[in-house]
Amino acid sequence: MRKNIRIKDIALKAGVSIGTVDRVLHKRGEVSTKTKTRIQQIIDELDYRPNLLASSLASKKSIVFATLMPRSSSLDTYWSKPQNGVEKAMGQLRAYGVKLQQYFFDMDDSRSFSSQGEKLLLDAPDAVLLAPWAKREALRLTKQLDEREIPYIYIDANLEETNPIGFVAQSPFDSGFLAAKLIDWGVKERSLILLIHVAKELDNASHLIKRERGFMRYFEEMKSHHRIVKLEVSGKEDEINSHLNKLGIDPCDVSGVFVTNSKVHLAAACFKALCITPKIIGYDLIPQNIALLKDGKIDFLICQKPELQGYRAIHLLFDSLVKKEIIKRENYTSIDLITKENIDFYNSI
Amino acid sequence: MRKNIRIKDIALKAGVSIGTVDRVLHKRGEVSTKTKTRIQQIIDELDYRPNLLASSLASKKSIVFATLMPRSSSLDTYWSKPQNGVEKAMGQLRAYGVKLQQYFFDMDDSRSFSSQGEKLLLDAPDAVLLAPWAKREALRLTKQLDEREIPYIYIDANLEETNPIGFVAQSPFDSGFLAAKLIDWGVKERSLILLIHVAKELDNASHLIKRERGFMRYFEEMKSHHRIVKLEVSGKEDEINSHLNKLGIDPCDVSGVFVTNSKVHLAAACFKALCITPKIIGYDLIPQNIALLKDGKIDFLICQKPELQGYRAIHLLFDSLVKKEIIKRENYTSIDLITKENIDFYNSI
DNA sequence: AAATTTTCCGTGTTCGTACACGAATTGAAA
DNA sequence: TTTCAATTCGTGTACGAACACGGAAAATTT
Repeated sequence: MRKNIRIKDIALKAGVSIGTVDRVLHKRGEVSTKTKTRIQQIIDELDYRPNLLASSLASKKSIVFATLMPRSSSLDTYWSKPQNGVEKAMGQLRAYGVKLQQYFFDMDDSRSFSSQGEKLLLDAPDAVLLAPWAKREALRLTKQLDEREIPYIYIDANLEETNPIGFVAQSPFDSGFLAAKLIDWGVKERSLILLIHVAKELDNASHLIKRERGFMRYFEEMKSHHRIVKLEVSGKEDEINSHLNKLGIDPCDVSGVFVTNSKVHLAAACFKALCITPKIIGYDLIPQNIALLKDGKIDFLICQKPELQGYRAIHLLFDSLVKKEIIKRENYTSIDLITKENIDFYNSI
Repeated sequence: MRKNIRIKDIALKAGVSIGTVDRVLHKRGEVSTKTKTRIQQIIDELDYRPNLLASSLASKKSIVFATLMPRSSSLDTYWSKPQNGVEKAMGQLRAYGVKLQQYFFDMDDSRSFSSQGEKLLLDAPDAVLLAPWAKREALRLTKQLDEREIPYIYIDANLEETNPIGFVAQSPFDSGFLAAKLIDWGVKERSLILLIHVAKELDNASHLIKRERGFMRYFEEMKSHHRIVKLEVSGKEDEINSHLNKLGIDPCDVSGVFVTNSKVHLAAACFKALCITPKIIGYDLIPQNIALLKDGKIDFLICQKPELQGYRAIHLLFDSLVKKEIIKRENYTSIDLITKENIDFYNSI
C-alpha cells in the first residue's frame, strides 16, 4: 500500500508551511521565486495529485455547468437521452460541488436557441455543454463564449469553425459507410437500394449529408453494381410511396433501404403496409423504431449512444475544469449495431 | 441551490449532539430507544444521505477488494482486458479508501486456481471478484466464501449453483443466436455453414455449448434450409482442413463460418490460405482477430466488453459494500458487433 | 535613521464525518 | 451502602485541502 502524497508531505520536505505550498499550487499570493521553484520541483518529483475529496470538501465555491439542448417534447424522445446522461453524470459530480443550469430551445425555432443562449450568458456559467443545432445562431453564441473565455463542449455534432474544448459525437461519414456495408452484405448483386433523407431543411442538417457521403463512398470503393436511388421527403404520410411512383419505381423491386436519421420508422411503416420486406437500416433507438425492429420490419438500427454523449461530455468538462486534465478534442462514440436479437442487452451508457 | 442535510442539522433538530446521531446512523454505541426512534424519524423525514466524500475522508479504515482471474500471458491477451477495467475502476475508487489485492491463476492448471484461492482466503478481503474458470474448484472456493460471509461477484460467466451477489457477463446463448442471424443474412439460401469449437476441454467451457445452442436455435426457429456442420478442433495447425477432408467437404462449398470463441483467427487464417472467403464470425477483439478483421478475412467479431466487465464488477462491489445499495444480480453486457468499418471507433469501456 | 510599503510565509479555522475518550447516569449484585 | 458494569451521551480531534489573517523580514521611501 503506497501512501498518498499530501500537501503536508511536500511542505515537510521543502521545509516550509502548507500555506506556502498551497500558494504555489494555486498561483495565489506571493512566494519568492527561489522557494517557488524548490517547491515546484518537489511537487513534480513526488508526482503530487491533490485529493479531490478533501479539495472539494474544503472549497466552498461551487462550479456551474450550463447545458443548452433541444427541449425533448413528446414528439421527439431522442433528446431526452442526452439529458438522462447529463443527469446521471451530475448525480456523481454533485458531491464535488458541481452545479447544473439547464436551458432548452425549441428545435423548430432557431430564435429560441438565441434567446436561451442570451439567458445562459447572463448567468455566466463556468462551462457550457451545447448541441450545435442552428448553425448561424450557434456561431454567434460560441463567439460570445470565446470572448468571455467560457469553455464549451459539443454533443451530437462538431461545429468546424469554432473552438470548443472538445466534442462528443459519432462520425456520420463512417456510420453511413457501415450502413452501406450491411446493406451490401444482405442483398443480392445488382439490387435496387434506396437512400432516404427525412428532414425539413436538409441544409441545416449537415450530418445527414455526411452520412450520405459515407454510404455512397462504400459502393464507390467496392465498385458494386447496385442501383442507388436517393429520396428526399419531409415526413408526411405516404410521401415515400408517391415519390417512388413519380420515379416509376415498383416498391417490390427495392431490396435495401437506408434512412439517414431516426425517421426510419416512417419508411419501415410504409413498406410494412405494402407487405414488402426489404432490408432496412436507420438510426436511433426511439420507441417507434424499437417496435419496428422487434417486429422484424427494421433490420438494423445504428445507435449514437446519446445518453453516453451527454454523460461523457459532462465528465470531460469536469476533468478539464476541476481535475485540470488535458482532454481530447475529438471524442467519437462507437457505431453500435442494434438488431432484434441484441437490443434487450443493450446498455445505453 | 438546495443545501445538503448534514449530521449537524439532524442533531440540531433532534436536540442532541452529532455524536448521538452518528451512533444511530451506524448502530454503534448505546442510545436510548426513545431518542433513537426520534432521531431515526428525523433522518427519514429529512431524507438524509451521508456525504461520501467526507465520510471516506474521515474514516481511516480501508476496504479491500480481491480479484481472482486468469493470468494474462502473452499467449492470451484476452484476460488483460478485464484486468484493465479493474484497474480503471480502482483508479476512481482508491480515493474512497478502497484497496485491491490481486491473485492470478494459470488457465491450464486448475490446481493453481485452488492454491490462489487459498491465499485469497487467508488474506480475508472484504469482497471478491472472480472469474469462475474451473467449475469444481470454483464451487469449493465460493462455499468457503459463503461460510466466511465474504460477498463475491463473477465476471465472464455465471456459476448457477452458487450465491454471488451478482455476475457481469454476456449472454452466450443470445450471442450465438445473433451470430446465426448475421450468417443467415449474409449467405444465400441452402448454404453450407460451419460451426467450429476450438477448445481443449469442451466440457469445461459450458458457455461455448450455450453459444452453439443459441446458434442452432436460430436456424430451427427460422426453419432455414442451410446445412450446418459442426467441427471440434483443439487448435493445432491445419486441423480444420483435415477435418473437412475427412467429412468429404470441399472448403470451397463453405459459405459461412461461426467460431464459438476468440480462436476464430485460426479458421480465418485457414481459409485465407486457401484463398476462399466465406462469411466468418467469431468472438473477441484480440490482436490476431483484429488484424484479420481489418484484412477482410473476418466479417464480424462479437465483443464481450471484457474491460467493461471488470470495470463494472468493481463498481458493483463498491455500490454494494460502500454505498450499501442493492445491486442487480444479473448484469448482462451488450452483444456488440464489430466490423472492419466501426472498429476504429470502438470504446471498450 | 525612522517610517512605510512590499514581499514572503506561518497559523488557525473550516468543510462533514468517524471515532476515541471520558463523564454521567442507571441498575443490579454483593 | 458499596462496588462494578452497563448504558447513555458530549467533546475533541483527525482526515486533506482551501483560504483568510496577520506577523516578520526585506525593500523602499521619507
